[in-house]
Amino acid sequence: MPLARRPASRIRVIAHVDLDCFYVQVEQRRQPQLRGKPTAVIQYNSWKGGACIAVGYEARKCGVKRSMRGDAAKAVCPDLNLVQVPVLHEKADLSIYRDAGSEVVAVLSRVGKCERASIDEVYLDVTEAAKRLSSKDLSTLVSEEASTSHIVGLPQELGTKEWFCRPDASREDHLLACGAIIVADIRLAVLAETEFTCSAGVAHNKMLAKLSSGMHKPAQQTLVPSSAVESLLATLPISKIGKLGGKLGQELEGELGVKTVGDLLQFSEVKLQDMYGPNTGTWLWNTARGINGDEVQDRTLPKSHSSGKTFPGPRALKTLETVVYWLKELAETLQLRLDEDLSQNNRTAHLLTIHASCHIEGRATEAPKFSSKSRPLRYGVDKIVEDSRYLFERSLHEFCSHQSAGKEQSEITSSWAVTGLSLTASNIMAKPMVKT
DNA sequence: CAAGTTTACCCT
DNA sequence: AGGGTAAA
Repeated sequence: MPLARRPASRIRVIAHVDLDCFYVQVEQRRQPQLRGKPTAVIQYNSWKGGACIAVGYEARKCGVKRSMRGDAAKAVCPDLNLVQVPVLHEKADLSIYRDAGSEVVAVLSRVGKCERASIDEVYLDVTEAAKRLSSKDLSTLVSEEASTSHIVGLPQELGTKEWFCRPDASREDHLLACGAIIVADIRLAVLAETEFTCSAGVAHNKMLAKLSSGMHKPAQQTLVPSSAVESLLATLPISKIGKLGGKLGQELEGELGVKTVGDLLQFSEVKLQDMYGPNTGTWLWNTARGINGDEVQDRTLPKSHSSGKTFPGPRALKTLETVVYWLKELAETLQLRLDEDLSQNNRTAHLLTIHASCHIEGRATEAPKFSSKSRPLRYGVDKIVEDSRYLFERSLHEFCSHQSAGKEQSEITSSWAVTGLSLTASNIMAKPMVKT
């Protein structure tokens, strides 16, 4: 839960930019003959034709869904073009999508502070740019793209451009209009310079920006004026709000009967704090009112790199040799990314963490996670393998002896199977200049 | 037997 | 530091 800090009173203009079915767009740029055709991206997996991880809009129209197996997708949409995610070291390699996302961030960052929220989503704070625009005559500045913006709760007799330029607008609405013009223009720049379309939400905070970016897709943008917030939230299912899509949202429904964000309004801040803790309680109380003070963080680079793989069912790893083999594969890909981070951003990671999901004595269980001690990760693949192997053996041994006290050592070591492995490099810091 | 791979962040 | 949740 984000820190439930009191929101700053200062008016902000925040955009949430979401690349439309991003992996598909990346593949369509690489293979232009796929443009306009039903296309989905699948992760390499020979079992039932792989798993769809991104589905283009033409393919969605004929019923293809994310998380379908490739075979099932082909069945509902025989003309479907399936593109495989590249494979490196026997693993899905997402680097082309990551790099494509970086291209987009490079364009967006020209108009404001950027926070990379995921591989295909960016928060953008355009407050300063909007203020600069606000003293000008908007009527000549509303581009074609800006005038196609959707405005939540727009009175029917008013068009978007009229709403933007109306002389009696509040300062809040006027700044939002300025922000929307800026966002529309930068979205066109993204298209011109990267060939990618994106959708955006523009509002006074991150929560509302995120909520609105998905309202009109693809390649469109949506504004949320403050005046529209109350009725927008009144009937909105809580699961649509970030962080309420999971367990917390279920608890809210089960314990308070809350189905919509509006239903939350009846509970006092103290009551919500009482039930869900001071932080979450205040956050919920604010969320019900469309209030959110989270700042857009100035961060375009990731805080960690990880490389992992699952080994479902019969493919579970049963010997130390295979575990070490896969640790090496994971270490290779991790090292490539660490090298790239060093050469491009002058950063080095200082913590290595291994996570193994295991079956022990036939029962599914999570093995404990272990980390190396703040050792700078610049020793190369062999060192990463050596460290992670040591950590794995140590944690497995401790876990087994705890689980099966009294058993013979040989019995213990023959009864585990690894169903998932991942290596994470974190504590990434700028490397001090080397003296020459 | 089987959606997989990443990333971030809260709680204790 | 480690466990857990959530999201795309």
